Parts: sequence; structure tokens; C-alpha cells
Amino acid sequence: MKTDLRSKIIQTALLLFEEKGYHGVSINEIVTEAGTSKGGFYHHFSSKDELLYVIHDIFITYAIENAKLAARSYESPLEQLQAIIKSFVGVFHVYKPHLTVFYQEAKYLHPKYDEIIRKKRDEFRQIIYDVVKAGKERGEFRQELEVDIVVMAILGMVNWIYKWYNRDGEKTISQIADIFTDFILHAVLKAEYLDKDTYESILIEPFYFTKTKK
Amino acid sequence: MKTDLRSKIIQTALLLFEEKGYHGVSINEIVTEAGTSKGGFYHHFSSKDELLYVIHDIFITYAIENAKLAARSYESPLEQLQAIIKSFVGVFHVYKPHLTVFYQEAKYLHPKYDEIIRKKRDEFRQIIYDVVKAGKERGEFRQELEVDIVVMAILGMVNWIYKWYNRDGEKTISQIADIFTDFILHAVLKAEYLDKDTYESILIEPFYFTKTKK
Amino acid sequence: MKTDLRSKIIQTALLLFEEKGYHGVSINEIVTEAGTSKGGFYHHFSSKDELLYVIHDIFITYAIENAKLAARSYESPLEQLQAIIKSFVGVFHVYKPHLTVFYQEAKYLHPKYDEIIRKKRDEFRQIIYDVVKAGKERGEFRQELEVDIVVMAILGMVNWIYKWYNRDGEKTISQIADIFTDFILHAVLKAEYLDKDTYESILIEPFYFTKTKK
Amino acid sequence: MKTDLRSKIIQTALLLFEEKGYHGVSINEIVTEAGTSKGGFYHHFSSKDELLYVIHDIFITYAIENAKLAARSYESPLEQLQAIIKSFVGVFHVYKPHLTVFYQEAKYLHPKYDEIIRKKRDEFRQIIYDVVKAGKERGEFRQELEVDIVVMAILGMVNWIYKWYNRDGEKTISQIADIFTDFILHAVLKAEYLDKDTYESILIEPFYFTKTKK
DNA sequence: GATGAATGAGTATTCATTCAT
DNA sequence: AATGAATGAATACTCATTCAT
Repeated sequence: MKTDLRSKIIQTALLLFEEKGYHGVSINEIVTEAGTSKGGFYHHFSSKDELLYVIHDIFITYAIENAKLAARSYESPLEQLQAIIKSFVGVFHVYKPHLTVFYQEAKYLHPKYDEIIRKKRDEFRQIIYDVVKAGKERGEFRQELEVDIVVMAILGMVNWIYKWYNRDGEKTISQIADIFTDFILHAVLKAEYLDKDTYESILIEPFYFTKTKK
Repeated sequence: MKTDLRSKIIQTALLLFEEKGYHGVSINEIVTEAGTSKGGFYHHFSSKDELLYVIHDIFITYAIENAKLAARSYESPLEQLQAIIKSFVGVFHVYKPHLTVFYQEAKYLHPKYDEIIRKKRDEFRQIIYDVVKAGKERGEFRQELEVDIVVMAILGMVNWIYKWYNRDGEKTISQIADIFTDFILHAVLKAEYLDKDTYESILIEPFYFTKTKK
Repeated sequence: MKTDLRSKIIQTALLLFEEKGYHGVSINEIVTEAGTSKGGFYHHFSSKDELLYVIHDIFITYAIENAKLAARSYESPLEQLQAIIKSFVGVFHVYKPHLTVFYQEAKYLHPKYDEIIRKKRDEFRQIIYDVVKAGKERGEFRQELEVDIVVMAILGMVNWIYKWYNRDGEKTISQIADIFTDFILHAVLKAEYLDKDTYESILIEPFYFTKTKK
Repeated sequence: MKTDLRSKIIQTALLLFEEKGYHGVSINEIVTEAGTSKGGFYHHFSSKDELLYVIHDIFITYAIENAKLAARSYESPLEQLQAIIKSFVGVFHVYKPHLTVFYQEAKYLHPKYDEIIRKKRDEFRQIIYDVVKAGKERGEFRQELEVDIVVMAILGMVNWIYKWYNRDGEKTISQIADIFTDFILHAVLKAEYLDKDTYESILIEPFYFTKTKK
């Protein structure tokens, strides 16, 4: 298959970058590990920069799709927020190496790639923003909420997962998602919406958890 | 004073690292900007690695002291947590460049330095852990809380501030700290402790906000 | 026709080499521009070296034929020299790209090709040498002439044309040829042969000027 | 001396470039031959491009100075032209390697350097142009002369010297200069100025022939 | 004949570090 | 203490050439 070598290079680079950082890994190291040659690498990527971009793009594109789907699948902001968090946390199980590289090395993205990625990142943030805003306007979420800052708090706590999540750790990603959901809902919901029956009812396993079976 | 040049180098490096990343800045650039020479640099630092370590250490040492002081200054976990968050968030105002380097470049710390820093990082986490644990045990915090994960959520949301905080932004660091405190306390406190009178009373400006008068 | 692609490659390479130099053009660029593939290239040429050689050879072979023909067409050295200069200058109109590559890149010819080309270059020089020598011996040219050096002077002034000739320039190639002829004849002829009637009579347009009609 | 290594590098590169061409010589080869290191090279030159420029500049600057001095030293265009040719030809004795590189590799000069060099080249041509023009206007040179083209003829025949001149050859540079002068003067002077007594009188050895004693 | 994926030796350049002064 | 010339290992990237299809 035409894509074979390309995929192999991405996978190899991903793991190496995760372990040693983008600057800690040379092209030579990547191609040796991937079982190809420098020429092979440059046949598929125009530069090391581009490889970094591709890694960023794979993940952010996926994350946006998931978040949109989660939002679309429910009607009330409460449920939407739940679904988005569950989905978002779940992405870390599948794409932890991508995310690690994404957050650790974003600074070194070439400007031309950075712009593309920045737009997608903004798009992702906007999805969460809209849901929190709607929840506040509908009267389900507390009226004191500063939406901008709350969105950054949510993004921060979830994003940080890449620093500590371990597939073989004590808690599964699903449990972590539930704990985070519980934490966030307590932080944003009005007291009257806080009885378990309301919000725990939709804790179905979302699609992408089962997607990774490979 | 002997320390003068050393400080100048650290400050210069800090700002350059924040802007372009550790790998995007050469020793030459640092010494030129700092108005010294390569010899001057190596007189004060044994390597670029060491400089990176020093920057990490300055901040983490400071952050631990602050957190300990905050915890020591109050008796109830509720108040301690409030004070720690307020203190921790405030650190980003003063040490944003350090924090950016700390989170962005930790991966490139030489192992021998990494071990030292890792220990201090664990120490810092432990302080928060102890407070949340105590709050739960005392019955002020919700019993369902998974302390480990909640601590990581809190750390994540606060740490993430380095990615978006802007001294000239819409919200002051003090306002951000209040919003975060409100968010976290809603997330962890039992409903009965959630009346404003309880927890808003201690929103004193902590020491370090005034420390930076420079 | 088998030769089609080969010619296409030569023409394309010629123009690219003229513009950017042999080292400034990659095989990839040539084949892309020529609308073929690397395989297509190597089917027709054993190496980039060979392509360079072929370009050299096309021109030098042509130039020798022309010079011989010019010499054969007249009997007196005076007329022969005139005809050769006219012919030689004219070559620059048709083969400027070849000549540019010839003079600019000869140094990079592979030794095995270089030897062949060098021989032809010597052959060409010999033709002019013989004519000047004959002119001197016949008593038409000045007796003080150092034939060796004069030949190099003539070759130099004509060869240099590749550096400045422009098809769309102020002077046509035919005018340039006349000016050069006038210049050289004044330099070599004895005073008594210098009346216009003698040497301007043969300024027929030589064959190759009309050859390029395309 | 501060300039020692720099000069050594230039000299070494010059000879290597002359022999194998700019593209045929790697930085590695230069520094090995010059007895230094890559770092040493890049301490003195910002790039291989810059080295090429420096080589160009050394020669063209020198040639312009010489031509100006030659022109300034005489009053009549006839004598000026003689002096300039003598001086110009002499430059090839001293700077043959520079000139070889200059004419062979000019195409690869980085645009920013090319502009500087091109200006100096134009300045040089202008000096010769002015003298031929003046000679024509004063009535010493033939009125039929097309000054533009004649200047290119003169430049061409002299420049071409770099292709064949050999310090150990049959003719000394001074002899060559005389032969060229004789050739050119016959080509441009009116018949009445062509008696030897007029123009051979100033064939003093010009300054720069003795300058190179080092 | 033609393709283009793959090769790998070779290139210019960078940069942390050393050390004579 | 401080300088900055010199080092050389390491790096990203190029490109003529090969070869299975």
C-alpha cells in the first residue's frame, strides 16, 4: 500500500518524540527505527517540520469531529457538556503520543503550519464555549460563571491529562472521564440540577472508546 | 556584585526561552542579548543544561514555599485550599516565563537535574493532595471525591494558565484566581458549605501579589 | 519517434542550465519540466554527466563544421577569416544556450568526456590558426603578428559574446559580426589591404543565419 | 594576526575552486586543506556564498582601482587605452585564480552579492567605454567604431585570457599585453596615428607588475 | 519503454563547549 | 573574571541513481 511507509514513519516518530521530544530525535534516528532511509523519509515529508504538523493535524482534526458529534448527539447543554468531556478525555487514551507532542512542541511549528493548527484549536475551544454559554443562558448552569475563564479551566484540566495518564494506571480512561465530568458538573451546574439521576443517566460509553480495539 | 551577571543571564535566557523555546535559542544569542561573552556564560554556568535546571529550580522552590505558607496560614482545609489556589494562580503573574519554560522544556532536563526537579514537583503535589484528603476526611468535601484524580484536575487547570494568561488581558490574575477558586470549591465542597459567606470571607490578597513591585 | 523525448530533454535541460547553471538544476527539475520521469531520463542518458557532454558535443561539432565550410568556401586567407568570423559569431545566435553551458560548465565534464571535447576544441582553434598563419605567410596580414596570441584574442572576443548577446538587443547578430570583422581585419591586415572595397565585398549572409527559420 | 586564518582560507579555496570549480569543492575539503575546522571557517565567513563573493570582490575592486589609475595617469585617449590594456592584462598575472572563479562561478553568486559585484563590473566597463568614446570624439580613433560593441570586443579578448594564460608559458604577461595593445590599437586607431613612434613610446612597465613581488 | 518509490552518500551549516590570552 | 577564536560532532536536507513493477 502506498501509505505504508508514511504511516510507519509517523508512528515511529510519534513514539520517539513522545519519549525524547521533537528536538531530541534526529531524522536519522527516525528512519533507522522505522527501517527506512533518509531518502524514504523525504520522499514522504518535505521536512521534519511537516511531520510535526501532520502529527498535530491528525489529532486535532479527530478531536474536533468527536466534539462536534458529541454536541450534535444531545439537546441540552448539560448533556452536551457531559458528552464532550467524556469524548475529549477519551481522546487521550487513543492519541496520547500525539497529544504529548502537540502540547510539548507546538512552539516549534513552522508559522505556515501553525496558522492552520491554531484555527482548528480555536474551533475546538469554540465548541465548548458555545455549550457553556448555552447552559448559562438556559438557566441550567450557574449565572455567576465567567464563561471564558471556565472554558479555559475545563480545557486545562483535561489537556493536562497528557502529563500523567497511563494506560496501565490505576484508573481507566473511562473512570477518569466520569470523575472529571462529576467534578465539572458540580462546578458549573445550579444546585437544583445536581441530583445524580439527572446527569448520570447518559453515561453511556461513547463510540470512540471501542474504536481503538486494534 | 558577582551575582549581577548571573542574574542578567538568567533573566535574558528566560525571556528568550519563553519566546522561542530552549532549542530555539543559542548560547551566542543569550550572551549577546545579555551583553556578555561565551566565557562569561561558562564562568557562571557549567552548561546550557544547568541554566535550564536553575530556571526550573527557582520557580518550583518558590512555588513550594508559597504553597506551604498558604497551608500553614489557615487551619481548615477549605481555607487552606482557597489560599493555595489563590497563591498558586498568583505565581503565574510573577513567574510566567519560568512556568512556560518549566512546562515546555522539562523533557530536555538532563537526568541528573530531572531527578531533583521531579522530587520537588512531587512535593508540591503532595501539599495539595494532603489538603484535599483532609477536607474529605473532615467531612467538608464531598465523600465521592477521588482525591488523586481531583488533585490532577486542579493542577491541570491552574498549570494550563501559562498557555493563555496575559498580563494585559481582560481579567487580572486576582480575578482569575477568584473564578478558579469559585469553580474548584463548587466542585469539591459539600452543598451545605457552599453558601458564599463561608468561603468568600478569606479572599485577602496574598503576599506575593505585592512582592513584585520591582 | 525515439528521438523525440531525448531531444525534449536536451532542450529543456539546456534552457534550465543556461538560467541556473548545471549544478543549480536537478534531474527531477529537468524531467518535470520536460514532462517525463526519472526512468525516462535514464533510459536515454546514462547519467547527468552524459547529458552535459551531449550538449557540449552538439555545439562544438556544429561549430567545427561551420568553420570548415567557411574556410573551404574561399581561397584567400582574408576572405576565409572574414567568413569564419561571420560564421562563428552567427553560431551564438542559434546556439547561445549551448555556448553558455559550454563555457560555463566545461569544468564539470567527466574526464572521459572532457578529453573528447578538448580535442574538438583544439581542432576548432587549429582552423583559425591555419588561416591567420596563411594570411601572414601570403603577406596579406601584418608580419609582426604573433599568431598564437592573436588567435586567442580573436577566440576570446567572439566567445565572450555569450556573456552579453541578447537576441532582442540593439544590434542584430549580423551587425555584430560585421563590427567584429571590421575590428579584427583592421587589427591583422596590412595597411594596403585595408581599403573597404577589398573586404566588404564578401559580406554575404552565411547559410546558418537562414537555417534557424523556425 | 587576526586575519591569518581568514586569508589562509581564501587562498586555499581559491586554488581549489580554480582547479575543481566552486561546486566541485566542499567546505570540508577547504578546511582540511587549510588546516582548520568547519567551525573555523564559519567563524570567518557566514556561508560558502560569502566566500565566493569575497573572492569576486577582491579582484574587481583591485581591477577598478588599477584601471582608474591608468586612465588618470595619461591625458590622450590613445595613451589611456594603452595603459588600461596593459594594466588590465597584467591583472591576470596576479589574480588568475580569482578571475577564473570570477568568470566561471559568477552565476552562483547569491543575489544580494551579485548586485554589488554587478555594479562594480559596470563601473569597470564604463571606464573603458569613456576612453574609447573620447578617442573617437577627439578624432584619434576611427569614426566608424561602434563604441558599445568595440568595448565588448576588448573586454572579451582580455577576459578570455583566464582560459589559457599560464605563468610558465612561452610568453610573459608583459609580452601578451604588448601584443594585445598592438592588436587593439590597430583595430581602433586611424591610419595616421598608426606609426610605431606614436604609441610604442609609453610602453613603460606599469606599477602593478612590480607590486606583486611578495 | 516508462514509472516513481526508495536509497544513502554527500552537503552546508549550527552550536555547545574549550582554552590561550 | 572575561574574551572570542577555534573546535568538531551532530543535524536537516539534497539528489543522482537504481530497480521492481
